Amino acid sequence: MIERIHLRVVQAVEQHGSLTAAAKELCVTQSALSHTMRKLEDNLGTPIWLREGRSLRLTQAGRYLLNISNRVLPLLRHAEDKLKQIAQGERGTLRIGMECHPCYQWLLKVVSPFLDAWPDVDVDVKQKFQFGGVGALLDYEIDLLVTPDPFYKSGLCFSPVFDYEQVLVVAKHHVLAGRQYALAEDLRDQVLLTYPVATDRLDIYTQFLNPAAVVPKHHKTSEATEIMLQMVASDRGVAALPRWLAEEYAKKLPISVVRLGKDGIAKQIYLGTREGDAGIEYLKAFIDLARDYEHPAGVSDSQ
Amino acid sequence: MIERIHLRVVQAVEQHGSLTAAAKELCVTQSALSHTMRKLEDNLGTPIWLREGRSLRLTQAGRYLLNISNRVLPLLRHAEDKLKQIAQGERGTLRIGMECHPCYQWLLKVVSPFLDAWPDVDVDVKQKFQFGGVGALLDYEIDLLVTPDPFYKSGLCFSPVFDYEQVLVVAKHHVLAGRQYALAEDLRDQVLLTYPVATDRLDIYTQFLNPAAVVPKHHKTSEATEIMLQMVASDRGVAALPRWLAEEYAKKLPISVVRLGKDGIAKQIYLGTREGDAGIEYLKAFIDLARDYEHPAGVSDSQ
DNA sequence: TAATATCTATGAGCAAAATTAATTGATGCG
DNA sequence: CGCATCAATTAATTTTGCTCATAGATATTA
Repeated sequence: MIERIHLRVVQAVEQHGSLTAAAKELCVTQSALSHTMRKLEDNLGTPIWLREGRSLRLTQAGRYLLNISNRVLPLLRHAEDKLKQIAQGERGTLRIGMECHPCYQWLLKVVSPFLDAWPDVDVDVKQKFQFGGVGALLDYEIDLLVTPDPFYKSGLCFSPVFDYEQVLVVAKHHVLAGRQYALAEDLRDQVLLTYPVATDRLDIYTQFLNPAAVVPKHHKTSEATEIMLQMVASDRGVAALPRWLAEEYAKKLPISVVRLGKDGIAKQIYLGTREGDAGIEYLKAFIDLARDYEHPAGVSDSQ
Repeated sequence: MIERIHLRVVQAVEQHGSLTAAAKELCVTQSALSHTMRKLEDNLGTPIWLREGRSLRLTQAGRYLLNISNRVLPLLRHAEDKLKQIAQGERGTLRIGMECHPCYQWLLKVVSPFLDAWPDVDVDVKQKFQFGGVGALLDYEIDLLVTPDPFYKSGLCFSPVFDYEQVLVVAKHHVLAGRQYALAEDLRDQVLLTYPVATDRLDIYTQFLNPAAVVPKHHKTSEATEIMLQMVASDRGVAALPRWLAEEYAKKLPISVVRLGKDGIAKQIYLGTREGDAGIEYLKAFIDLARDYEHPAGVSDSQ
């Protein structure tokens, strides 16, 4: 009923003083505007202007409509700009899903240069998914998944960004501290600290404890890496973390790093995307940035 | 370019889950919406939805457009409601102009029941006019003029709302206090207090001092009635005010009232409107309320 | 697995709506 | 008074938007 053209006419008449001038502005004839506005006035049941001689003066209704015009039109114009930017891949929101708790620190270091390079792209990070990270990707909840477990499925595309070794972190003077490597049996009388996720998503279980049918004395969880490592430092438990992360914290806390098993546990971090999004420039750019990123400890290829 | 229909479709599809359902909601065929939205997508250069099988899933652009829809559509719907209320005279803004300083107190007492009776009508009061009250009326700066000086002119319409007597107010023990009436000469050695307006708009000059060619000793001005009367009470000057107003204040301040001249100065207050506004219900209602209002002192017809 | 139902996209034709051109009447202005 | 300019109006024309019919795709059901 009130259409965009009506708002534009009210605004243009106010700006240029007459219907004729407004018509020129809007690239139509004066007649067209006269007809159009007449129809709106009939529809509303009130004139927008008082016709005084050959000039128009806004009525109360007209003044109100002018207010609406001034509020709505900029919104629409701005929306069009933004949508066209989105169309050209210059603007958007990159929604990143994380399935790798300790990677958060790494992510922050990649996001920072990305935001500088793509000022019109926003970044959202989510960590909870009802149907797992892959589900979130397929459901368009997220656009990029950071995960150690690539799940090859048609429509999705995973690419590795860095390798690392998962290691055991213990207190500096812990009995395992000096060892060349730890065995599953060594954890039988230990308290194990992990992030609060299902055990089948924890490598320490799937690749280390379960194969040897070992269960640690206790299993406690912590959301925050910092807290977890302070617990480790005060010898209240041991934790399994990426080597680069553990070594980072080892500078500040009295902790030691021990290989898990004779050969260690090798891991990779992958970035997953939808194949359909292959054309999105800023997504490609993010993956490139992530792949190029050198770890501060230079551990990314050290294992 | 982005038209109202596009916003409505995006919203309806989100609400009802499919184009077909949205089409039913909007009372058109599915085909119409498909065509319409396709055109917008071509225009923007980006799809609004991803077509997955037979269902639609919003793209980033689509989500953005949905946001805009949720912001803009309620604005427009509300505007239509309001405009139709304005059309039916149920809603509006009554802009009142005052050319009679002391009437302000009276006005407040009329406005109060008016606002109760017309909850959807706002009231604005203005006191300064570049081209006088009549000019403001003709220029649509105001819709109603409160004035003691009706200025009959085609297109305008004045109706009296009450009569009153303009009297001299003096301190209780002033030399004129006991007099039956004052003469112009009595003011020759007095300080005269008035509102800060031109002398040709002050009755005390036009109807009293000027005919007798008398000029008071001093002429001081004050915006506020209360202040002016406190000055009078402390015998720093005399003032000319409506009798009803003076008697109101006489209850609280040590002041006396003296007739101006043998026959007194009779005044009326008029309400002026544009003839073209004769159909506005709430305007008529205001004038009726004003005319019916009885002065607290019952002075309106006492002179 | 075949049949059915349901969804979107598409093309052609048509009706309605918007626009224009031309004109009228009114009103400032020199 | 004559000229220029403005909004409204009428009729003609163009454009748009809508519907119908149908195809293609994909879930659902037997």
